[in-house]
Order: sequence, then C-alpha cells, then structure tokens
Amino acid sequence: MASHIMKKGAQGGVAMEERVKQIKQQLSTHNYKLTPQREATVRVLLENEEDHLSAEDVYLLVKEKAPEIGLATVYRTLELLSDLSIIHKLNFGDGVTRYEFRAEGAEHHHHHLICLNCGAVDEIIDDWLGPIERRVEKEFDFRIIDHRLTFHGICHRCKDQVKDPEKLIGSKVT
Amino acid sequence: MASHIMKKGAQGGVAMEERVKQIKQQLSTHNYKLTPQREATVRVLLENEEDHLSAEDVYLLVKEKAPEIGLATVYRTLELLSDLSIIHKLNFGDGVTRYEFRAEGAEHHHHHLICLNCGAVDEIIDDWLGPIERRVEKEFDFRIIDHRLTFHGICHRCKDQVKDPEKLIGSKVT
DNA sequence: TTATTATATGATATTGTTTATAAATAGGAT
DNA sequence: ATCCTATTTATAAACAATATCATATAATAA
Ligand SMILES: [Zn+2]
Ligand SMILES: [Zn+2]
Ligand SMILES: [Zn+2]
Ligand SMILES: [Zn+2]
Repeated sequence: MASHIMKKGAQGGVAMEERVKQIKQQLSTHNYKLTPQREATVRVLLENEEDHLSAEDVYLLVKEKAPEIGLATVYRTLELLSDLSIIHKLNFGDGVTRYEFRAEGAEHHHHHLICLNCGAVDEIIDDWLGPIERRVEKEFDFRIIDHRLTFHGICHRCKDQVKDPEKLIGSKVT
Repeated sequence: MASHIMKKGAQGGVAMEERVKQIKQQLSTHNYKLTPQREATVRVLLENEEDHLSAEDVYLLVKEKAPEIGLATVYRTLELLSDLSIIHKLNFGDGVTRYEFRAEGAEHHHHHLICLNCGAVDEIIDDWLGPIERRVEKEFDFRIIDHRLTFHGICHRCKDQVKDPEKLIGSKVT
C-alpha cells in the first residue's frame, strides 16, 4: 500500500490493473471470459470498492464507460462474480441487493455498522467472531462456512442529534 | 412452561389468550385496535411461532380462519406489528420477507443458523454478542440498538451427505 | 338516535427489482 | 467459409410489495 491515507477504492492504476488481471484469471479458471462488458463492470466495482452499490448504481456507472451495455448484462455479470465469490450480495433492508468485493484472501465477510439515523454503513474489517464460531460448531454440530454480522444503531456522527434511540427501531428488513 | 417437550408454538389455549391480550394492550397503547383481521393474523403468527413465515404464508393460513381477508391487510398488519417491534422482518435471501415474533422481554434478536444444503433455519436463543458489542461501542463510538447474526454452513442433519462444503458458497443475498 | 368523522378493510392497479426469453452478435474451431 | 458455442441486447414476464380508492366499520358529536 502506497500510503495509509489513500482511500481504499482510489488506488492507482498499477494496483487496479493487477486486480483486473487477477479477476480475469479467476474467470478463466472457471471457463469464463473477461469480455469488455464484464471488464467495464469489474472496473466500476473496483473504482467504487468502498461503497455498496446496487445493480442500478453499477449500471449507471458502467454506462459512462460503455454506453451500449444492457442492464441484464450487468445483472448477469454481478451474478457471475457472485457465484465465483469474487463479490458478494448484501441486503441492507432498502429493497435492493447491493454488491461488494470480497477482500482478497478473506475467508469471511466483514461486519457492518448501520446507522438507523443517517443510513451510513461503516465496516469492521477484522473478524471478531472466532470464539463464537467455535462455540457454535461445537454446541450445534454446525459446520460454519460464512457468516453475516450487522449492528444497527447510532453512528458517532449522529449521536448528538438523536434524543431517543430506541424509537428508531422499526420495521426494517434484516 | 408446562413441559419441556411442548413445542414452542404449540402452547395451550391459556398462554395463547394471554399473549393475544398482551398484544392487544401493546396496540392499544399506540392507539391501534385489535380488529378481527389483526387478531386472526396475530393468532396465526403465534400458532406458528417456531417458523419464519412469509407474508404469503401468513395470508394463506389466515384465510383458513377468516376467508374474506385481503392480502393487503395482512401486509398492513405485519407492517404495523413490525413498527411496534412486536414482530420483526427477516431476510434469508430467498426473495421474500419473513416474520417472527420477538421473544417477550428480549432486547435483542436471536441468531440464526442457515444450512446451505437443506435450507433449514435453526436458532440460537441466547445472545452471545455481549463482549463484541461492548468492543464495537467503544472502538467505533457506535450506539448499538440491535443486531443480526447469521451463520451459513452445514447443519448436523446434512453433514454426512455433503462432500465439499466450500462449493456451496454461492450467490445468495445476505 | 342520527350525523359526522376517523380508521380500517378488500379488491385491484401499479411500482420496482430481478429473471427469463429470443434474436442478434462475436469469436474460435474445422 | 461454415459451424458452434458463449455472450449480449432488448424486451417481456415474474414476483413481491405498495398505492389507490371505494366501501365498511367504529368512535364521537349533536
Ligand atoms: Zn449516522
Ligand atoms: Zn461492506
Ligand atoms: Zn441441512
Ligand atoms: Zn428466528
């Protein structure tokens, strides 16, 4: 990493090219090609890695690079990348599926902090569930492959402007 | 509890009536009435407490008691109960919102174990996240109101018939 | 009581997201 | 060139969920 200040998704051209090449390899391994449309989609995802984009978001961004692309192709590409676990699908309860890259080498998904006041989605990169997972595997005889952990509450930016946090708990899908 | 063998949702009439009355009170507190349609819906939810029913599931079950009820009313009732945190909405990645009662007095939601092979949803009633929550609140200055924790893997019933668990990880929405 | 208002319901239409279909296109292999 | 398969585009369809609106029910006032 060139600098600790550098934003996650704003990496320079070299790292970008390397990651595109890596994804091309992953597709190739499963007999899929990195078509121009797929590459444009992948680049949009890489360039906005810190966000959690919906298919529509991706579609609009890809159209800037490749105006002729169809929405269905974006959906298919996201599904393909998802099948290969290059990205994964997330649901934050707002009615649309969102997508994010799987950190390279990460066995498990990271955790999310969702602010019920402003809607911000912050992340916990470290996996803190180790002890709990071992307990689950033992007590429930359940072989864990992945997990999702989300905390709903008030983020540090909103804490002063929220008087009654409990009132925010509502009918969100989670 | 009358017996440790008794199924959670199959409680006798007394407990049922008590819980209906309690929900009536909760609605009343917020100036809502327990109409016949709402009561029929609540009873279906109570009678199937161990399941995670979709709106359509609830609709079909309620129609057996109250054939004249409309789907929209079921949706409206589920939304209302959800707003009051009497039930909450869940998303298990199968495209439909599911609903379950909040255990009386439970501050937090319980955890789910989802089998990637058979789709079974088992539950961890205890809340094991206490230490992690304190760490999140401290390190991220995040006021936690609720959480969702789901483990995806292979349940004890399927463990013998699944050869390569990692292959099951796919493109589910979570 | 009757009139008036607010709330709730049922039937249906509409929305919005996602998937399925069919025809067109692009590369490779023969 | 022809064939073959994968991919794409545009469009239609599926689906859950919500909005609309006329009707019905319940609470309130006169
Ligand atoms: Zn916030
Ligand atoms: Zn994330
Ligand atoms: Zn199973
Ligand atoms: Zn549950």
